[in-house]
Amino acid sequence: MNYDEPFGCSVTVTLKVIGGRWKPIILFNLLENEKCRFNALKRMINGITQRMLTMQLKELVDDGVISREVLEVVPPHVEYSLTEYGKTLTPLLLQMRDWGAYHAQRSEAAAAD
Amino acid sequence: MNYDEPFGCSVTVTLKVIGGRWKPIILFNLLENEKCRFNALKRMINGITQRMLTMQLKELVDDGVISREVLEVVPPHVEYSLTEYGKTLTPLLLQMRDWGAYHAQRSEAAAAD
DNA sequence: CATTGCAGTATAAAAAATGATACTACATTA
DNA sequence: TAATGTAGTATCATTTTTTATACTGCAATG
Repeated sequence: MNYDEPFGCSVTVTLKVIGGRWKPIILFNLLENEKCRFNALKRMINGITQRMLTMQLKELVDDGVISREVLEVVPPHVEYSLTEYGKTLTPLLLQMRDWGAYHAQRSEAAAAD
Repeated sequence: MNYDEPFGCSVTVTLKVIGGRWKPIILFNLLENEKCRFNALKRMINGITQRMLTMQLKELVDDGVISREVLEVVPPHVEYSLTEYGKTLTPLLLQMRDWGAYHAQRSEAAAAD
């Protein structure tokens, strides 16, 4: 998501933060699991590569919606979780999930003709 | 948006329909203006090319969220509008706009240090 | 002693999204 | 008669996103 909003469209701002193929899924897992370590997320999110997970997590951290805590053990553990700010996305994420479920159901029904 | 949802994530389904750089803006204009003709949309949406507008409109029509009506005059007029189904996106679009506005304000405040 | 798990990085390539430009046919306007 | 507006299409180029693959160092496990 590298686009600057054409005329200050707030929707586009939102997409810049949580748009893209993986971010919503990452945020969802953090919504459901509170804290997740890197490899735990990788296992949960089917098909994501390490590189993509790393990149998306970094962007989410930079945007302040998730936090990254390093536990100083050997080997190091890293825990990701939603920040308080990130939690303001909860209703939006739930609504996106609900509309998606609604749409998927409708598409399925249409395909059953 | 060409990705199939990794594990049936509903949020990803939603992104498939309304994700991308232009779709939310197109939908917003149709939310605010009821009916829009092709060139009217092009003028409203700063920076979009004819090609992108054509493509995004076609996808939105295919997904059933907007309708395309051709008025048989010369030269032909084409009117786009949200379908009843598309209107079910209204609360989601408004929430995306609201969170984006909230986030933009926060970013601005942070930049003012 | 070899493998596995930890949390990544580096490099290169492929795929997808987006953009730029020119073009269509017809009718009205200047 | 030339320019403008209608709603696009066609072709090519560029940018962005995503993937694939190999690699790091350290510790515990088998």
